[in-house]
Amino acid sequence: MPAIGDVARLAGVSKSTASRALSGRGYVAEETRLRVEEAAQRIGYIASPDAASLVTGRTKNVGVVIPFVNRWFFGEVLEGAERALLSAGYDLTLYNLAISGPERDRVFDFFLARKRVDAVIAVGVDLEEREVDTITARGKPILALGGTAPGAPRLAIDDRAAAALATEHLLQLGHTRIAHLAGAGAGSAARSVQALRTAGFQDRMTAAGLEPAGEPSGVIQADMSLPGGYSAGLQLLGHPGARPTAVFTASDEIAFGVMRAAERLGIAVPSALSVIGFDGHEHADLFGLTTIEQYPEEQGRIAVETVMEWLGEGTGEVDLATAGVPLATRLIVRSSTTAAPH
Amino acid sequence: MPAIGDVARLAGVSKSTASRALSGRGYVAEETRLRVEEAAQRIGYIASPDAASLVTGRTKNVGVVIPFVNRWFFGEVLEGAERALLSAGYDLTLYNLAISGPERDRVFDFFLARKRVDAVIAVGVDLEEREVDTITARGKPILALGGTAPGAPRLAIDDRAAAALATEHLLQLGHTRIAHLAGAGAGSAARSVQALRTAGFQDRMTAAGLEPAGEPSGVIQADMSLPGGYSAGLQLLGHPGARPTAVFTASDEIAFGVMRAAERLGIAVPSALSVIGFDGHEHADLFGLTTIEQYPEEQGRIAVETVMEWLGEGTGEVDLATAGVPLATRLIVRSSTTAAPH
DNA sequence: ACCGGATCGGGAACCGGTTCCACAAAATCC
DNA sequence: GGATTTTGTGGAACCGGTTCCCGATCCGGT
Repeated sequence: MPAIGDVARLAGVSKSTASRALSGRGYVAEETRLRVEEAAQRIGYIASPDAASLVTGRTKNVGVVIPFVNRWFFGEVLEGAERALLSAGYDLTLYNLAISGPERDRVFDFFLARKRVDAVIAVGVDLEEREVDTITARGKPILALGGTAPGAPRLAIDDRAAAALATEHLLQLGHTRIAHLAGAGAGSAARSVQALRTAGFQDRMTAAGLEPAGEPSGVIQADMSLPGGYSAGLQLLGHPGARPTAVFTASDEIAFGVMRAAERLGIAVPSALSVIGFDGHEHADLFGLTTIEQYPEEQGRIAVETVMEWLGEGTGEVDLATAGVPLATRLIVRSSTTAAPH
Repeated sequence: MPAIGDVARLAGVSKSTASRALSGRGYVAEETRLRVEEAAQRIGYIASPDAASLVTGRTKNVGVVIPFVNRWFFGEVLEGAERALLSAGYDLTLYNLAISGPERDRVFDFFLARKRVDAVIAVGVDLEEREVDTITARGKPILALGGTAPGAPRLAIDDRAAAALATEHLLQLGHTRIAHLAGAGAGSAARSVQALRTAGFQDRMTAAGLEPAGEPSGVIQADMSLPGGYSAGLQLLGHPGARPTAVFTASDEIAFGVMRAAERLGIAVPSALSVIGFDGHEHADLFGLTTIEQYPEEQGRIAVETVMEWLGEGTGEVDLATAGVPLATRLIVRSSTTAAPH
């Protein structure tokens, strides 16, 4: 493996000049630079990033912490972040984080605390203060995308307002018996995404003087997946009590599950049941699902750009995270919602 | 940031002893080891992996090259690999690789060629010889999981036999008009996964003296996704010509799309159309899809274990990649296939 | 009592870059 | 035309670990 010393020798210059020539920092005569570059090319020299980060303290590597890879939303974020990092010349180190447990501690105390990443992007996780501190104490910035991280900048859609909008859509169609399938899991945290969506739903229901409708309950926790929506949907729609005429689900995947459950129970969508989802899943169009769209791939890209800005690698755009501007969402009306039957 | 020298000073030993004590290599008196460890603990010392890899040449980092994150199969592989690497104390650096183009070259020539990874796992990609060489020339092992990599060890299911088994299942049910929705894309390579599955289908059809059935063609290329299967399904099933009574699809996602297309066209599954998929998608059970199961998460884990073995970190298990044993598959019969109508 | 090997610890070189500093030559200024 | 400033280059220190080599102890065996 050729080292920079070999390049220097071949080009007839010193190590320091070779370093300057290749990194572009400091004064180097154009002619010298070319000679060094040619020498590097000739012997197939590739700089060791380890050696460089050892002295500069920069690794050109960003850690991405994510609870699932195989949920549509998270996969999109990951792809968006990866693309953006790659084009900035950065590596992406993936940490697939369990909700909690010893592996989670290990990620924070061992993996992330080392000097291997310049920054951390935490996607859809609710971090504890201690966890945030572990990172920031080492001088590394951390950005929360979606989830919460006490004391760290956060980039997110306005979940509460978006959920309210979805609910409003159903209300305006004349529905009065409306159920909500909330996302289960870490949703215990009061400021979590799940809790905010449920709160937005409640806001509008209360404002309309309505109670969530459905048996055994008008608000049911469901796993954020298609099977999760299916089984919760069976409970809700299969109950012999008075059925809701509309459902607002915390994710499109849950919505697909509900639609499948409705189909199995012979309940027509939308004539007997309106369904509105949340996310803008790539299959929503195909299944005619009305939904609140968000743009996770773009969110991944924006998160990376924000972090690059912090690291001084930015293009000089606005810092959305500290500006506190919520990310984009849009109500997309399709064929799964219609006026309430009378 | 405390360095190992600080730990050594506090413990009253030399740098070298501190290093030995913390890494566990070489002779260190138990009492000394404890003193050093306690000192490290006290000042919150965390070793710099960069410094260590600089001298040892080991990075404890594996690169995973993957074409999609958001396809079920790949997401599962990624999760499996991540978990396995984490528990081995390794980092996973993700390279989301485009099919081809300048970014792809950049990944190989710049990102992977540097000394940042100890090994590369390429998932579901068909690598060119030049690309494999770039990696191996730097002394780094590369493992192909699924896809092909000329000259590199490969870990894969027997796609051809599995596809033949799926076809055989339909034949045994009495079907004679059978179509195949093949995976499109990189499938041009003769030994690619897509090509092998199609070949397995053809094998059995030929053996049974049958031609692939359907208009405009009995073998149609489809994007490996639900929308891809949907639109290919519409073409195949919507054609006024004689319809096939069974379809074998190259992936479960395509199969879901076909089922959706059949539903839209009023074609009952399985009474008017049997569908068999491929993969063992997590939703297959819910939709009653007969399929050839494979176990991508486990495959990711096995790939990691194989690589660990090569890196001398293994647990001493069998080296499946060089042994050439195909990975596990299983035919799971559900309600989407039934006897041919007569 | 003597010897050989196992055990323990320190000094120093080294991994492969970057950067500070010194110095010289060339360009710019008044 | 001398004083500055800018430009270009080399030497050497340094980042934070690991490891080689060497000397010192300690142990059991004879």
